Amino acid sequence: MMMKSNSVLEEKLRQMAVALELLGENRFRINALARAARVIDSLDEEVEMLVGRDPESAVARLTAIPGIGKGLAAKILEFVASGKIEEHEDLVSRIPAGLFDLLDVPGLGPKAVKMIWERLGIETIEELRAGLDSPDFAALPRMGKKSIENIKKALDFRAQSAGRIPIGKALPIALDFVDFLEKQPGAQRVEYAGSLRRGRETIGDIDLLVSCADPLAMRKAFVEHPSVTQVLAAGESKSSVRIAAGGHALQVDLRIVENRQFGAAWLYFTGSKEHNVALRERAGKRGMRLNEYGLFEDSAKDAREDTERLVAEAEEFDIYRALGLEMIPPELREERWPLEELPDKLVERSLLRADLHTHTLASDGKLSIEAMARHARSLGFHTLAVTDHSRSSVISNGLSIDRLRTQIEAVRAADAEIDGIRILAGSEVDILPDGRLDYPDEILEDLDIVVASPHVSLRQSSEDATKRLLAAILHPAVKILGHPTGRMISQREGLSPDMDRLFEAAADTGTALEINAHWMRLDLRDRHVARAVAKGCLLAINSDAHTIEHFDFLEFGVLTARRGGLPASSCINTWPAGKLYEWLSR
DNA sequence: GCCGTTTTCGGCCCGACTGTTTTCAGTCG
Repeated sequence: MMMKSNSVLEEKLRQMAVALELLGENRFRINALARAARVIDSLDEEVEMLVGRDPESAVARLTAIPGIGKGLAAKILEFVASGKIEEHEDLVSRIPAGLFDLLDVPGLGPKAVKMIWERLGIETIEELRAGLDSPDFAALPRMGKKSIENIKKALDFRAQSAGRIPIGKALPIALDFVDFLEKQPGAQRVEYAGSLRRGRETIGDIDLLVSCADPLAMRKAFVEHPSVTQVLAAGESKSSVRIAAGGHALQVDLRIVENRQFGAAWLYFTGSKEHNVALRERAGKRGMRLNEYGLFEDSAKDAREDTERLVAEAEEFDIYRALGLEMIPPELREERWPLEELPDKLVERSLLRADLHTHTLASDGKLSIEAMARHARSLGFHTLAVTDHSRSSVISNGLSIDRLRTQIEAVRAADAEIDGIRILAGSEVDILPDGRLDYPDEILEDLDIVVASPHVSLRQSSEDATKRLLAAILHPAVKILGHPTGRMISQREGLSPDMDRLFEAAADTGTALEINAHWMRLDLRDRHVARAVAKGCLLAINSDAHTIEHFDFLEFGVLTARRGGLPASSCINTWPAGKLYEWLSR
């Protein structure tokens, strides 16, 4: 069975939307297709499973998904049955493949791409670069010197930029900017927004929001920041720049607003786009209008100035309340979560009391058991599990059976020596490609905790991966399935097992599934978390720390967990010590 | 193509900025 059908389907729908855009088709049909693509992408169940479960009622289940109607349900069924969508094949055959790349160039939209394609026959990035200086190009309507210059710069930016960057790299850059802006004279409130605030695993650009006494000076300071390589826009309330930082080229947007409008602006600037649309539609139905300046009575003419008709603006909370909603955390402001029926009592970073997957000098960690434990204690944790690598992980200096026995003794000694935190003797045991574990059962029984993780053979088939991981979940010694798919963000896909079968088995055995908090992993990912929670699984949020700074990564794991709607009660790291030990010894 | 406490037809979120224009189209978020 093909387990990545959603991403394939999403791509096809997206291509259809783009193709129709280039062909100048109906705007709203294009939007509907683009929305459907996003909906499919954020679905937590593969469409094949969704359809296959009960083909009789498949259409009803598909049309129950917001944004999917009869027409798209039929296309999805066609896709599941044949792997293809006829209209997609037809559209793609009419559009040169390179045009999709051209549309990716910042500043080039469908109108411009269509024009240079039809008038000059330009179909690829290379042809665009070569054609930019020709007189024909400058003769196109609305194509002056400045526009051509901007396209050139956009092409250069595209060459340097790696696209979306991992959240772990974006956050420090954003925090540097926040710090910089806070230090400007007259600065009042500075926050980051966008997908960074929503905790997505990768970030396309950094969105910043400022209120201040002197907007002009603030804008000037921003566009003259040392890391800025190009100023894209510098208006009264909105500026955009490109920067080079930490080896990355990326875009940073700054919005300057009145302090009293901060909540409305932060809400708008945090998104997601789909969430904004949903809120604005809701406002409309209730006779109100929502924009980045506030929530207004619909009769307001100029929303920005019409303070008399203002309903709410100051804080996000006020706007949600005025719309008849609870405050929605940024992590849940995504298409996958409807405005009502949101999960409650989400896990929070401050509720974590234990880290159950860490490394020390014994394998590839940088610090001693004692140093790691003292730091964990300073974070308020009652428990730290030391889980160095097993013998097969040669590159990571995995422990032989003898070395593991020595390590267990060392953990016992450290635990006796250090008060205020319990140190568990554990191991991150490799799950071998055939599903066996990397140590014999006898020694596993001597450990307080076993985290079983896949590290090699990450390209095996879905069937083999499913068997492999199921075997680990069903093994009585295994308490946690570590980074279940082994994916590395934008580097390798990792395993693609039948997640539903894993979740059902894990719910049965009470084995916890890990959200590995390292920002290169975040595995399980958000949509898997939602599915696992729905199936009744326990989850763990672990740092996989190799040194004390890595405990900071727990925040990324928490963001991912919250995006998946994980309640604190299902996260074993929040449990009191007694409950956790009882679970470990069951 | 989707959708429905004004609905099964006629709408579809809202605003900022730029560049090339003489009043606005295109792009972006």
